[in-house]
Amino acid sequence: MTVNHSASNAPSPWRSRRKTRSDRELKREAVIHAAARAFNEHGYHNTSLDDIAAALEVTKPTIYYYVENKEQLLFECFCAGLAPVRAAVQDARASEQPARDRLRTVLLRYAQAIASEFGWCMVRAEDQDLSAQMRSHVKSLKSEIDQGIRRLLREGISDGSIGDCDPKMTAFALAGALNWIAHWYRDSQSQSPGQVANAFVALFENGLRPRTD
Amino acid sequence: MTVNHSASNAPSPWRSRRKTRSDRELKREAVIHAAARAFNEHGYHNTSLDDIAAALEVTKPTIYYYVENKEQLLFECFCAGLAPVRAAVQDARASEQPARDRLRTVLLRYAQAIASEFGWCMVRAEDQDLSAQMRSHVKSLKSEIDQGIRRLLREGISDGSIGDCDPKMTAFALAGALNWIAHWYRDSQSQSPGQVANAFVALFENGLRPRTD
DNA sequence: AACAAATGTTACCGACGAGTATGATCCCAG
DNA sequence: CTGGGATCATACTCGTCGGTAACATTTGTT
Repeated sequence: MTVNHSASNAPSPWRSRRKTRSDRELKREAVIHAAARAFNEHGYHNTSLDDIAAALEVTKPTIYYYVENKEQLLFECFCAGLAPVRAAVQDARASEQPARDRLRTVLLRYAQAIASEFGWCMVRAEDQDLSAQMRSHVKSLKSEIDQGIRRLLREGISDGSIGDCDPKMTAFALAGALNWIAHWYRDSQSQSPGQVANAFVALFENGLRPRTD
Repeated sequence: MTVNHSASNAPSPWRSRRKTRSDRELKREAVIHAAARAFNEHGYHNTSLDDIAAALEVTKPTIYYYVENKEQLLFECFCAGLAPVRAAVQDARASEQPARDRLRTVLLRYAQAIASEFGWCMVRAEDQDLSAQMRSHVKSLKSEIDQGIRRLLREGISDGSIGDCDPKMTAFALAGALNWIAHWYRDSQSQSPGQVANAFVALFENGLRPRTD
């Protein structure tokens, strides 16, 4: 499958030929970003490195100049998408609010990340497509997020801001609903990521059964 | 990637050589099932037809005797997994219970289907891996489920069994959480699909915020 | 017995795509 | 002006995999 992305936005830094000190780093990030867009649109296996190169108006060996191989490309996209979520989980621990409020902001930032261009890669960096060490790395990062959410749930049950529930299953449900956003959300949509996240959080907090309060 | 599934359970009907009338249909289903298992384990693109054939102790052309191509194999797995969900949605319309109860049974059966061996295929039959006509077919089936859930939500809001919410977003959240089960559930798990589904339904119905009733 | 349909196998093709060897070009230091 | 490092293109290798052609074998039928 050969795709022409050259008409897309976000022009590649290759056309401007001036030499900055961080030039290489900028280009490397551009490669990651282009890969994320391509993966997002056609899937990992349906995207060839030639496609990514073409999107950057460059040839394949150039990609290999900035990145070791295709697998690492996926891994970098994964990390780029996950970083803000990790930050959100970290921030939630250094806050004095009730746990339910902290959880809410985590979920909001989570949803924002999923709706980004790296969202697809975060959600779909399948175990089967990664080597053993990268797989374990990805797993540990995902587990970190999961454990963070579970902790917030437990703390919420303790401080009374969250009703009794199974933290493990609940964390799975929350993360699943949010992850799935990557499957249907396109930024051409009417709803902004924030609106989507708010609707989700409202559902999770209130539940379907009508409330009297 | 070459995999040996021959040690797995569910022996193939090829070893017993007696001729039934529905023999061909049985074998065809065995092919579908073997494909589902393989896709579930290694992913669609990481599964070769030789792998599936080996799992059935058969050679590749035999697969083509029962199925047109790899794409159709994925499609059949998708349909096999989705059928019970469609049935659940249909049944929900011919019931007199309050909508929230009907929705609950739909979600339970949905979760059961996702936890089945076809769950992966249902959830991960990516648009990008299918031809145009199969893609539209899959989309219409998925949309049927989605619309069914939205309808139940609207009916629930009407009959008062469900609180006010955005049916579209809520349906996405519910389906997303359930679909995601396919990513982490393995039947070696301690929890049965029913238990998982019950935990999810409890969360969705009650919400995180503590209830007084 | 003999033919025909059903069922599988062996052996192959062709395409695609990841990754690389080699060399061209450009920029900067000395 | 001159070597050397940085950057990128041309042109290739090579394995994998979907799909197929041709042939073998079994089975039911006349």
